Amino acid sequence: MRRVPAQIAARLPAAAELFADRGLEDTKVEDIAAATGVPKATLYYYFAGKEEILAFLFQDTLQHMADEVAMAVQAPDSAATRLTAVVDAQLRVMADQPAVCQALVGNLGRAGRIPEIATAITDAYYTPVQQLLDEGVRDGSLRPTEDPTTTAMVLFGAVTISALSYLATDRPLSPESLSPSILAVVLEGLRSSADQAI
Amino acid sequence: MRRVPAQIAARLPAAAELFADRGLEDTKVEDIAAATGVPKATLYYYFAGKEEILAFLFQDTLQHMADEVAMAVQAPDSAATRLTAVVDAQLRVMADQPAVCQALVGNLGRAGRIPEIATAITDAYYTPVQQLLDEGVRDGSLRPTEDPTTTAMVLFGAVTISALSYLATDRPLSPESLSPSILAVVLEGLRSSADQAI
DNA sequence: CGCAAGGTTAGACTGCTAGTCTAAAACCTC
DNA sequence: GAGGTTTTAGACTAGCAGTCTAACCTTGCG
Repeated sequence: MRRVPAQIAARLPAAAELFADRGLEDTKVEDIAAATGVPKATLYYYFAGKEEILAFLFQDTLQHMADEVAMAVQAPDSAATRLTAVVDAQLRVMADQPAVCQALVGNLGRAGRIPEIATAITDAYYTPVQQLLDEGVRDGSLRPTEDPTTTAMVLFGAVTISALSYLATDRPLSPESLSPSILAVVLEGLRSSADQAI
Repeated sequence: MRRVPAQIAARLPAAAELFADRGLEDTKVEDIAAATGVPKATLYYYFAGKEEILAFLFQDTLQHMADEVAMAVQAPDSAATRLTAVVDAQLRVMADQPAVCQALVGNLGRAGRIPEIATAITDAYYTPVQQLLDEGVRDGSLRPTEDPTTTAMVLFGAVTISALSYLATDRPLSPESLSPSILAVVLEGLRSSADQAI
């Protein structure tokens, strides 16, 4: 994949719309050319095919997510507070780029075969969140977990799937209303304090 | 889609393997014929195309999940205990049918366009879990949540994504070891009791 | 200015595969 | 054994991904 010039990169989000609502399969390369205004020959000059266009869009969105998450993690608050900021950040990025996120999740299979994507998710999310979980144990704001890797995946999955179900059904995704519901579960847990623990 | 005879249905899981490790795209209908031993013409006699074969496999696995979840929900224990059983049930089904689950998640986009799948997930999971959450509030074992719909999605997402990341990386998925880590988060929450709440 | 290097594009072309169709066999069921 | 349905091989079509060519444009440099 050659370095993609900015004027072209700027037009690609139109392709994400197509991927999101018809799927990668039912989107012809000619359709992408028509929707973005970038001619087919030019697309092939820069990308090996549709999935590389998709991968390019993912990288971009994941970079946003990495930035937002990094900013949330570096704030001067308690780890618990920063964790809520991480959840908000993920929701904000998803609300911002609904088409790309839908396309991403709807084509995880394809994306999964592009190893950079897996790495990008790890770098953007898992690594910083695991570090945050550690710090939370140290500053006393978070409970220690036996397996921080799994905990990070649980968080990611909780946010991703709930946000996604809004996107998939074309309901508007409002981070402000969704975030408290998710955080209530992952921070306070579902078990009533009256119930005998573990 | 005609009623699929049992001898044919029994051979289809071989197709799930192909979908899971090459993706739907890179699996030719002839490959499916070769892998399952069901001739191409016969496949087309019963199914409109590959995605219908995928959909058929999903329905089957989701039916298992519905059964297992229903059983977990109907046990005579406290709602909190039954909720752990639901998580276990989902993990067990996923561990049992890794290829179908990988194919399902890797092709959610396609699947999403097949409305029966969305309905099947709702019936198999969301509806019973929401009911369970209600009962938990009544029997005092679970904390009330402001939005049970979101809570159900959080649970589903937490389990699905963590299980999936094992499947995707070809690590064996062992429900016994994963389940406690997930449950620790969703039942007890991440916030330390020392931290001032909400 | 003139020219080289590389970006950009139209359009023709190839190859592959999904999906259709036909028609023949095999299998039922009454 | 007649009349239906299922099963299958194999030929065929249509459409799309991806390649290639050759022209055209831009930019920068001597």
